[in-house]
Amino acid sequence: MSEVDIFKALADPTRRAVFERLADGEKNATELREGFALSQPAMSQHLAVLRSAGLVAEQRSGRHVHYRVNPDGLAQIHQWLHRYRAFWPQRVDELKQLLQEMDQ
Amino acid sequence: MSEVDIFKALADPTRRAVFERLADGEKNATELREGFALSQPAMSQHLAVLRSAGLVAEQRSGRHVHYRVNPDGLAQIHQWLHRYRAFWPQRVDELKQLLQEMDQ
DNA sequence: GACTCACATAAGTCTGTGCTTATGTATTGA
DNA sequence: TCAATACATAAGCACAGACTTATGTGAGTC
Repeated sequence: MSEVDIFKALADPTRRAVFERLADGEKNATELREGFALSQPAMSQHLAVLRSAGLVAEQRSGRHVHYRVNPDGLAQIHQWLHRYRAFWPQRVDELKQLLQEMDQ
Repeated sequence: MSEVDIFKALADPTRRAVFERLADGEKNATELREGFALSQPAMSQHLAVLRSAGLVAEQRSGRHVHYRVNPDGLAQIHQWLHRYRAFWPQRVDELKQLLQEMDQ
């Protein structure tokens, strides 16, 4: 779950799409395949990459494995981005608005 | 300068290191090579990737080309991250502190 | 216990990419 | 104008990674 792994995991468009689908709600590997023209092993491999990058978490339930977004991964990216905060002052207003939304 | 390009550009550790050096201040391609065991063409290719991803900007000055961080790229990542803001409420306090810092 | 289902893992293929050396192209200075 | 400097581009190589089919594994079902 290093910085390397995270950006590499997100570099693949398919994995980003999978992650996006998980953001809509928890799903198992079979449900995730719906809409993707992808073999079962391919999806399994993508999920393994996302998991080892700390972007998704899994939870076994019988013979199903439920996957969900792991906030730790996003926090890692946020932390990386934070190092370069000096370069996006124009985003301050948007952040303020975001925080207001979250307070409500 | 799409989402794809940005994450792919940052997936390479060498390119992230180059970007980090540029965050310290504007540098030309030769200055950037210092400390890297990398050929001149390799650096040139990395810079081309970072540039086409919108992460760095260039400015020709005579026979030198000065590179600097392009905030647009960081803003792209920030925007992507913003889509998943629901998953990192625990970061709110840090953000608030950040904004206070930036106000001063 | 045999079968099916939901996954993971193995092994092989093919494409992408990061590196190299070699060469091209402006720009500067003698 | 000729050489040197600062970089980009070309071409080729080697490895990484995204995919496939085949197989393994563990949990439910009959």
